[in-house]
Amino acid sequence: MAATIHDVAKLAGVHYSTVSRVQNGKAKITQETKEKIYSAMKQLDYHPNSVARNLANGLSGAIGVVVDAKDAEAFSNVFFSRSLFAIERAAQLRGYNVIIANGGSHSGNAVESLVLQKKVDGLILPPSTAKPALIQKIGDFPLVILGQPDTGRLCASWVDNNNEQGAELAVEHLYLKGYEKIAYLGGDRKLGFVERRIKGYLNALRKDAPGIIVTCESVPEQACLAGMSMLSSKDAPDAILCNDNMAALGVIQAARKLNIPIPQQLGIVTFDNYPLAEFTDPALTAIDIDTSLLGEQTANLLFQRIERKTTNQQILLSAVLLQRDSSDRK
Amino acid sequence: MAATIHDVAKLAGVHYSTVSRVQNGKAKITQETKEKIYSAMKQLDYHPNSVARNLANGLSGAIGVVVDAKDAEAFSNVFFSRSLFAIERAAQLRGYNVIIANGGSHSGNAVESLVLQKKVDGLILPPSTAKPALIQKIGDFPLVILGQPDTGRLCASWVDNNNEQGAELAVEHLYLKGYEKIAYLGGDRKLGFVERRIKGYLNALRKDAPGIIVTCESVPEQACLAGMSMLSSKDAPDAILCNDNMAALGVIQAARKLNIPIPQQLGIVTFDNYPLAEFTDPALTAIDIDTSLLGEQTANLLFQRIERKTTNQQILLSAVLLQRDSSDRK
DNA sequence: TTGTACGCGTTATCAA
DNA sequence: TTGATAACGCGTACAA
Repeated sequence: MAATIHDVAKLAGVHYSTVSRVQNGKAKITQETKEKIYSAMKQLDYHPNSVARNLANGLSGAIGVVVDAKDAEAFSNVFFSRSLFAIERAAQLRGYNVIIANGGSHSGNAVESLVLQKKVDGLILPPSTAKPALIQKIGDFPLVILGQPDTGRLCASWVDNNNEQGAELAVEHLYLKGYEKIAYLGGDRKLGFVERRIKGYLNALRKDAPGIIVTCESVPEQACLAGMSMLSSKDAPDAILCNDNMAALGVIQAARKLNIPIPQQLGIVTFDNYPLAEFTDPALTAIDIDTSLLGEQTANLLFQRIERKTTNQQILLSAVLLQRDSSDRK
Repeated sequence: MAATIHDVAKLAGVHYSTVSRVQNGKAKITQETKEKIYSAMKQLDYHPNSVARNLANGLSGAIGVVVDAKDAEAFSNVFFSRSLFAIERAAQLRGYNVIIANGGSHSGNAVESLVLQKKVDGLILPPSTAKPALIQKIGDFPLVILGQPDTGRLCASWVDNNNEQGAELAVEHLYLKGYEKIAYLGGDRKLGFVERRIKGYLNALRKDAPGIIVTCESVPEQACLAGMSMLSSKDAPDAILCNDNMAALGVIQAARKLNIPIPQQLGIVTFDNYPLAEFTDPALTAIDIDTSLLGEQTANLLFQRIERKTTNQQILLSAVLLQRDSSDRK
C-alpha cells in the first residue's frame, strides 16, 4: 500500500494537516519542520493521492477533449492528432490531465456524463459536437470550441485558423507568380470553413476577374472529373486553388491526362498540408496552419476560463503559405 | 450546486445509504423504495460524483495511454490515432476514461506520477517508453505494451501485428504475380520490427534466391537513391518489398527516373497503409494491419489485467495484403 | 430490507 | 507556526 499523508506525518513527528500545508506551499512553515517533512516524504516515496485531493477541493484536475467519430477517419486524424498533442502539452504544464472522449453517436451521453459526473473541469469540443442544445444543457461550464462554429457565433469561446485570410494569401501568391485566371475547386459549401475560404478567394480576386467555383466530393476521382471539365472548357483557368489535398490530387491527375504541365501552364495551391502534400509530383504549394499553436491556444483559453472565469473569446490564427513546385512558375 | 446522494435520499424519504445501494445494483431493495429513489434522482437530475466514488473504492476509473513524443510527428500519427480511437471506444464500453500522456522528455515523471498519484488504474505504453527501469519501478501495475518490445520479451503483456507473417505474405504475393527476384528496401535494422520484417522476407524467399537487403533513412530522397543504385546494378531485382510508404515513394521516383515501368518490369509492395498509399501513381499494394483491432485488443487485455489480475499475455495480429496497381502485373 | 457509522486521503477553517 | 476537526460524496460492513 502506498504511503499516505498520515504516514508522512507520523514519520516526521508532526500533524498531518501540517504536511498538507507543506504540500500546498502557501502557508508559512518553519524551515526545520519543512525539512523533516520533506525527508519523510522522500523516505516513504510519498505521492499525494490526486483522487482524494480532487474530492477535497471539488475539482477533477482534468479537461476533456471530445472527438467527432467522423474525424477519426482518414486525413482528419492528422489535423486532430497534432492539435491533441499540443493540448496535452499545455495541459501537462498546468498540471491538468487530458481525457479524450468520443463524441460519436452517443455523443450527448458521453460528453454530458463527463461534465455531470465531474470528471472534467473543462471541455474542448469540435464544432460538429458543439450543438446549441448541448451547450445550453451544460450551462456556463468552461468550454472552448476547436474551430469556428458554423451556426452563428454562438455564446462560446473558439479558436480557429483564418480561412478567409488563407485563401487571400493563396490568390495573391498566384497572381504574384503570374497566373491570371484563378479558380476554386472542391469542398462542400454547406460547411462553414469552405464558405469562408471561398469568401477570401473572392475578396482577393482582381476586380475584373470572374470567380470560377466548382465544388465536389472530397476524393481524388471526383476532383479529377471536375478538374478535367474545368480545364478543357473554353475559358479554362491557369491556376486552381484547391479546398483540400484530395482535390489537389485530383487536379494533378486531370492535368496529367490533359497533358497540361504543372506549374508552367497550371498553378496549384491547396489548403491543408498533410504529409501527403509534399510528396506528390509536383510537390504541392500549401496553405498551412500551425496546428500545434492552435491546440496550445485552445487549451490556454480553456484554462483561463476554468481558473479565472474570463469572458468568452474568439481567436483566429493566420495561415502561412508553403511554397512548393506546383505553383513555382519561373 | 449539483444534487448529491443526500439530496436524493431526503427527497425520497430514505437514508442515503439506501440510495447508494440502488446505484450499485447489487443489494435487494423493495420495488417501492426503488421507484421512489429513481423518481427522486430524475427529479433532481442526479449524477453520482465520480471523484468521490473513486476515492471510496480506491480506483480512478481511468486508463492512461502514453504517447512517445517522437510519434507525434508525421506519419506515425495515423497509426497512433486509429489505435487510440479504438482504445477509447473499448474503454467507454467498460466505463473507463482514457487519459493521454506524453511520454516525451519528461516521460518518467509524467507516466510515473500518473500511476503514483493514482490517476489511472492501468497503462498502455509504446515500446519506446516501456523501458525495464520504468516497468520495474511501477511494479506489477497493470500494463500493456502497444507493440512488441525490442529488448527481449520483458515481463509484460503486449499486442502487436505480425510483421514476420506480413513480410511472408508480401513475398508470396510477388512470387504469385510472377516476380522472381525480390529485394527488401528501407528501415533501420536496429529497430525490432524491421528486423522481424526482414526475417519474414528471408523466410519466404525461394531456397536458391539470394536476399537483397538495403536499409536507408525513411525519407523518399534516400530511398530513391538506394533504389536507383539497386535497380541499375547488374542483378537488379524485379520486385521490391518496401519497409514503409516513404521508401515506396522513393522507389517509385527511382523507377520513373530509370524509365522502368511499374508494375510491368518492377513490382512494389509496401508495409503500412497510410492514406498516402492509395493515392500514389501507381497506387501501392500494401501490407495493412487492423489498427482498430489492435487498439481494441490492447485495451481489452489491459482491462483483463485490471479486473481479474490475469497473467501476462502476448498477442500477434495477422496482417493482410491490399492489392493495388503497383504489383498487379497481368 | 433498511439504517448506522466509519473510512477513503485531502483540503480548509478554526483555535491554540 | 502548528494542531485539531470538520467537510468533500460515496461505499460498505455491521447492526437493527
